[in-house]
Amino acid sequence: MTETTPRQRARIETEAQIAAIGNRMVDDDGVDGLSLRAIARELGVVSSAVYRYVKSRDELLTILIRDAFTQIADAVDEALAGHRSVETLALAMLEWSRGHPNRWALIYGTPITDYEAPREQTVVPGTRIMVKLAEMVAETRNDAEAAPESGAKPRGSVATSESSGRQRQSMVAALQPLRQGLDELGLDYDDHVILETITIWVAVVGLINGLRFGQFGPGFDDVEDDLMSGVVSRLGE
Amino acid sequence: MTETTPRQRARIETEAQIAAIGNRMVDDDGVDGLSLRAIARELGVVSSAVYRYVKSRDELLTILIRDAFTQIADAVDEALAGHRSVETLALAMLEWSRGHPNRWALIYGTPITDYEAPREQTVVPGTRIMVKLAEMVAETRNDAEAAPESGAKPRGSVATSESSGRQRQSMVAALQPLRQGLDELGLDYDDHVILETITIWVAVVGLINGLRFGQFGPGFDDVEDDLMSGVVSRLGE
DNA sequence: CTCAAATCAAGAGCAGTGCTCACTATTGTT
DNA sequence: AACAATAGTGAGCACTGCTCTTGATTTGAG
Repeated sequence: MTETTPRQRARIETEAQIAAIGNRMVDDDGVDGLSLRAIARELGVVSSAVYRYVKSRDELLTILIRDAFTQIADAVDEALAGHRSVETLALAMLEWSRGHPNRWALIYGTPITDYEAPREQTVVPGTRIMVKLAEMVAETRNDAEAAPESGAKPRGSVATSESSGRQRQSMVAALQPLRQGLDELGLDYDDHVILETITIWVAVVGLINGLRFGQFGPGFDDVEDDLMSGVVSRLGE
Repeated sequence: MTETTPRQRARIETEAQIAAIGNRMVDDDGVDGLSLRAIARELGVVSSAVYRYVKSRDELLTILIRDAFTQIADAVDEALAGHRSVETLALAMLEWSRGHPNRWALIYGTPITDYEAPREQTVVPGTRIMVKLAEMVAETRNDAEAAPESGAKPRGSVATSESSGRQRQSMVAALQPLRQGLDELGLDYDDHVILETITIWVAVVGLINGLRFGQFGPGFDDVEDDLMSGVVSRLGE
């Protein structure tokens, strides 16, 4: 057992405190409100002291971003444990965004200027939900193939309208980067599943962004969930 | 004819210069790079002097936001004049976002902390595209009703799956705020059109955000248009 | 137990930001 | 020519991230 000296304990304690205060500051005032000097003040310490624990503001940002990705993915997982459906996933994301609007913006809004999230630290937690969605979409598709119950199921309708052949061709290339990303996680889906996944994903994230960022104007506070359900069900036809 | 004195001319000239420099700064370094002091420097004037022309940084922001909304809406209109379709609209937005990523973020990304865009100055230019989209969706629907050519057209499929009745009910309430917004612009559409419009809208904006903000990882530079076409066509089934 | 090494905190300082205020130039009007 | 409106100046306040030197404290090895 690697024993921890009191100093080490104090260190990780302080680091945790800094992250906690930082999270609270983002929650309260957005990412612009995140100030190392203010954190120092709150810790009752001079400003330069916090640089002993975080190398820079950007490093703290990375921690907060990783935290946020993990939190929302956990929340979604928990919700899906109750009822596994795309709607549940979407509503769980929406719910989390409502509780932490500024944290939502931190991960799904405009990236911070001159800050590049180190992919090796953020990719895995940042893709958990989308991967889950792809899984579920793939399952649904398998179910449909195994038991095609209604003629209304849009099987061949993918290749409707003109230019279907060319479309199919170029689609493969267009989906290549995403397929590659899934590959690296050991997943392999066909084009239809990937396109379906990305469509649902951008719609869900787009709707939440619109609501959180006030792009649709006011008056949506009481109908957010219904709107999301409406959009998701429209997508599921 | 109200004649303009040289001084007035110089004034609006300087105002235009400030806006132009501001736009360039946002284009180059994002909204965080917008600095009144830097503008003053570029104008060869002391920093406090610019406050003669803009009351505050926020006021300049409002100007830039209004500009951006107008520009992208103009670009979309121009594209639609060539070929009127949802895909054209989506691709035009995507194209504009590619040319002005930071301006895109300014209007469709995370809102600026402690800044509230004065609605009376931004609502009209900010809703032009969405209104156009609603128009087009409504037209398509009318066409489908006037000439129902294929049985594949999803007429009754709106009320599929369980809970259709309740769904329909709550949908009306959920769409109420949007309907109200359209009402104020003298437009009146039924629930189906509104839901369809918002679904397409959030998907298109969501996809562009994902691409611009790098949320899907790298490797999409050459396939953006195809991806958008794929998503839009998937939505149009 | 002592003493050097590692760690931590302090405080001053640099360069940058938005914004205000008192003051001086310049310009336009009567 | 005198007066008022406008334009520009420069100092200053409060804030930010970050660095560097100096001093205090804890740690572990001899």
